[in-house]
This record gives sequence, C-alpha cells and structure tokens, in this order.
Amino acid sequence: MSFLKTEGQPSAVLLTDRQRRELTSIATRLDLSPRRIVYREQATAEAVFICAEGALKSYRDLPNGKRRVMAFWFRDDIYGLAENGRYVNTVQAIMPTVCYRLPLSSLVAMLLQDAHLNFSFLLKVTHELRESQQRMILVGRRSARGRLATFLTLMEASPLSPRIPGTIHLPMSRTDIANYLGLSLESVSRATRELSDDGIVKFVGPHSVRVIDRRRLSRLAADV
Amino acid sequence: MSFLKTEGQPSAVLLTDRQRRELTSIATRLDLSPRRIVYREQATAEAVFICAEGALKSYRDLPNGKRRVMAFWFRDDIYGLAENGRYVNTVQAIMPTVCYRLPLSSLVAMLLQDAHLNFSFLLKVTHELRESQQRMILVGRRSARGRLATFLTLMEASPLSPRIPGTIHLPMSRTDIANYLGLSLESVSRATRELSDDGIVKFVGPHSVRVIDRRRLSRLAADV
DNA sequence: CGTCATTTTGAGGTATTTCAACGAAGGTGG
DNA sequence: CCACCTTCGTTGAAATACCTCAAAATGACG
Repeated sequence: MSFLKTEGQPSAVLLTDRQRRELTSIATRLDLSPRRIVYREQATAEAVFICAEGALKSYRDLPNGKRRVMAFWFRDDIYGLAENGRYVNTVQAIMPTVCYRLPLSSLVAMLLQDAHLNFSFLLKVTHELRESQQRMILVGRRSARGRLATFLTLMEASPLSPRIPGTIHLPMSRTDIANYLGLSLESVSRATRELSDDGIVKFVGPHSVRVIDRRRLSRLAADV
Repeated sequence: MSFLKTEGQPSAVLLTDRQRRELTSIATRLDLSPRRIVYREQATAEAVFICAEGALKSYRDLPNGKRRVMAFWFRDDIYGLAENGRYVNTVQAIMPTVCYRLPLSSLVAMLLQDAHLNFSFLLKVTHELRESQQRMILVGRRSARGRLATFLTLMEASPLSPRIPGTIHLPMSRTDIANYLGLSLESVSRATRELSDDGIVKFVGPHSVRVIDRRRLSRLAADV
C-alpha cells in the first residue's frame, strides 16, 4: 500500500533502478481492465506482482458472506508476497491497470542470489506490516466518521490523487471502502454525508473529494 | 539456542545451524522479570529481539487514552523487526522471560552478507503479515464471544499452553486480552462468563481454561 | 491476613447494523 | 435517442451489541 506510507522513509522501501531492471528481465507485463481478476484466493501462488499503474483491491470473502478488503494497491506496490503456497486473497483491478508478473521461482532464485535485493524486499514487507498494524488501529475505532476521515487522509497521499493539495481521488466504490473500513455500506454513506454537512469536505461526484476544513479533518483522523 | 525453529506452520522460519551460530555470536541475553519493559514506543530502534522463553506484549498507547495490544510474543518469536528508525510499540514482559538482543547494525550487516539468512527473515515477516491480516478479520468481527473464542483457539496453539489438548494457558490479564481484541474489559469478562455458562469452556482460575465443547468453540471461532 | 489490583456484575447510553425501499448512474440494444 | 436493466448509493426506522459508569467481589502478594 503505497498510501499509508510512513511519513518518513518511503525511499527505503523503493527499489533502485538497477534492481528494477533486474526484476523487469524476469517479468511479463499485464494490462488489466477494470474488474479483471489477477488471482483468486486459494489458487496456488506462482508469482508475485508489481503494480506499475492504476489501482487494485485485495480482498477475501468470509464464510458469513461478508467481504473484507485487505488492501488497495497502487503504483510501485508489490503484492502476492504475503502468500505462501496458496494465495489467501483475491486481487482485482478497480480501474485500467498495468502490472508486472514475477514468477515465484525466478524471483526466489534472484533473492537468494542478491542479498541487497532481498533486503529491499524485507524492508518492503516490514513496512507493510507496520501499515497493517496502523490499519488495525484504524479499524478498531468506534466512530465511522473517524475511520472515514483517516481513510481520506490516507488516500490523499496515494499516487492517484492529484498533486493539488486538498484534492483526493477515490478510485474505489463506496462498497469497497466499507469493506476496507469494516463498516456497512450504509454507515459509510452516512459518514460521507455527515462530513459533507459539517463542511469538512466536499464530494465532487462519487470519486473526487475536496478538503474544506483541513483542521477538523485532521483532528477527526487523529482522534483515535 | 532454539529460536527460529519450525513450529508446525508451513510458513515458519527454518534456519541452518550455521545461521543460528552466526546470530548467537552477535546476541546478548536478557533476563526479564514480569512488567519489565524491553523498549518503549518512540525510542530509536537499535536492536531486534528474539524471545527464547516466557511471554511479552507489544502495545501502543493511543491519544484518546486507550491502549492497543498489537501482539503477544512467545518462544521463538522475533520482535522489533517491524520498526524502522524508531520503535512504534512498547514491549513489556508479562511473566519471567528470556530474550536475545541482536544489535540492528550487526544484524543488517549480516543480512546484507547472507542472502539465505535474509530470505529466512523475509519469510518470517511475511508470515507475520499474514497473521496480522488474519487478526484484522478477527478484530473486525462484531461479536465479543466470537472474538474471544478465536483468541482462545489461538492461545491453545501457543508454546505456553500445556501439551494436553483442551487445556489453554493465558499468561496475560483480562485487560490485555481486551486491549488485544479491541473490546472493553467488561465485555471480555462478560464473554468469558457466557462461554462458561454455555458449557463451551471452563475457567480454572483466571489464567487457565479447559475446553469442554470443542465443536461449539470451533464453530464460534470460525463463524467470522 | 490485610491491602491493593484485578475482575465481575448491573443498568443505562450510544453507535453501528439490519432490513427495506427509493433514487441515481452507467451501459446496452432497439 | 430513448427504454431497459443492472449496479451502486442514499435514506429511514428499529434492533443489536458494545461501551460507560459505578460498585461489589475476588484474587494476588508481601
């Protein structure tokens, strides 16, 4: 998740150009249209993927019929790593997306060869683990408004949001957001309206947000 | 030193004897009495730790005054890895505990040297990430009973529980459990009583549990 | 065996979920 | 270009389950 990047050392997580070239040599390019599924949960894990452009969601369908979105992936994100033998999540594009596919066998061989590349991956996964913990706190909150505020803040830092400060792009559906935040669709809907009514943000269509009152948004987001 | 052994999980980390010796050579032993703090959040991260015996909790105090327990660590667990520059959690022993301290600089040097060791760590963190996701689902549940049932199931597999099937040892306090499950102390207390009243488990003192109706416990735990 | 900390229990408050129905948006085909 | 259909989002009212506050009971430990 490149959004959620710890505001400090994203560079440590990224790969060098040389490493990128190395990886590219064993990679095949995938062009994904919206709703296209990269892999399904339970499938045997045969590759790791890097998102080069666009956005995807990683989710899991629970026995009780609910769906849990575990992560959104954007440019430069590596996914499929956290699996072992079998994928535990399903990954699906939510807009036109370009990914690179790294066969697991080649990748493992490369990692066992190149300690530095390996270390980069270690940092990457470590970083993801921190984010996962961060999100655990996010989801643990009681207030729907607070969760949504945090989510918007996170999305503002995503590669897909325009460079204009205060403008946030949300490529995913409300349902996806609900499944990500551990809320019902209705609660997300109500929370967005409340944030709107309170003059904290302004929704320009379903996928674009403008921050009106930064101060209160931050306070809501931070008030864990 | 027996840390980093395969513990049944296919994803568990497996180190060679040579790697084990290498790590031992840079480690110093720590003997911790209960409540002893290993490191505090915000402190600069200078070492990674391996628990060799006992149990610890990793927690974070939130601005709103609540405490969130992020993890419990037992024998063979590595902690302090998920930090970067500064620790984000506080780690504290919850019973007499033995840990080994690996200075970050030495460890990093070693990892950059030894791709195989590095890969083992990558698998370890990857495994932890999966567990974290699993727990995200756990915490996302609505029912306190269900969360507690899952927790008991998890704890039954911990190294501290007796080998006798159906007997679970809980070294931590109810408050710790509550902070781990994202519930109030009272809710945990009530949930334990309900599980007791329903004849699903039997509490023998605050720290020992016996499974009475395995079938229903599993069903509760799995009914996500 | 007394003191302090932890846990249990009770009653009421509150936020989200659920259920149900309506409204909006986007794509397709005639 | 419009009708139709499917998906997605909004809104309202009632139910559910946890949280909070307060006080009693139990357990831990010197």
